Amino acid sequence: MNLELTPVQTVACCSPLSGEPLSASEAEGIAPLLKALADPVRLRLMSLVASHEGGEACVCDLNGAFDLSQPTISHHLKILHAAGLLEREKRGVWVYYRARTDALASLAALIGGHSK
Amino acid sequence: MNLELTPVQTVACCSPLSGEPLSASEAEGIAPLLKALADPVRLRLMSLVASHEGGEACVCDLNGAFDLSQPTISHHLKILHAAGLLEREKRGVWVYYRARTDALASLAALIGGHSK
DNA sequence: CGTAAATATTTACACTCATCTATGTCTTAA
DNA sequence: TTAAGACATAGATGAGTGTAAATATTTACG
Repeated sequence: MNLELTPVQTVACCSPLSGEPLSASEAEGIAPLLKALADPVRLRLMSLVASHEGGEACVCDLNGAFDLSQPTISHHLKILHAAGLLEREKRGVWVYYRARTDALASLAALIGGHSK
Repeated sequence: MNLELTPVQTVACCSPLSGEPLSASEAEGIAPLLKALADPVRLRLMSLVASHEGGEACVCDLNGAFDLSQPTISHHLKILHAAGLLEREKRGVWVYYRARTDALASLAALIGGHSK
């Protein structure tokens, strides 16, 4: 049994910023999610994946969109995956990433939500 | 005449992540906003200010909530203010901060919004 | 098997950042 | 004018981060 919270559970834990003050541990759970998003390359990666047809994109689709080395893109994808913002599925030689829209929605509710 | 975009305008520029792919310059405009939020202390500061009675809080209210030095809190408040997430107003000896709920709402719409 | 292609890992490095201590500025009051 | 309190700035330091080069891993296909 796993006592760790998934990132989605972590961010779904709390009332919005404008509601109750966040506890220290809640904030420490949520900050890594925002940190993962808080990079121009990773923002574009999320956007490219989320808006790609079929809701998914393989790394080969993503590498070309940046003026960065392939390992660097791979590194950013790993961070987004570790944060729970991207799902990873290997099909043959290719790896497909899919956006966790539920995690994004929870995060959005936390940031912009109104207390009832 | 000022050609710089305010942070709120910056984040209000774009369709949500799941809509059109973000351009490089859009992503570079938005990432600093997320970066400002992507710290446990700053998340709690935003939450404390936003949920404080009257929608504002003075630094004296905030310092006590953390086990950090006063200059460190001041530093974080400066970052949030520079990002456009907090308004600053000096009244007498005290400085009051107020959350830019419009900026938070725009950010939330960008992250979690659906492309109609 | 051997080769090529797609993606990940490792290592190294420059750079940024969170924090502290010390000090400065500004405001109010005595 | 002096003193005290609230908040900001400056400088220093140790930890973290984005990037590239080199290398490894995995899969498909002759």
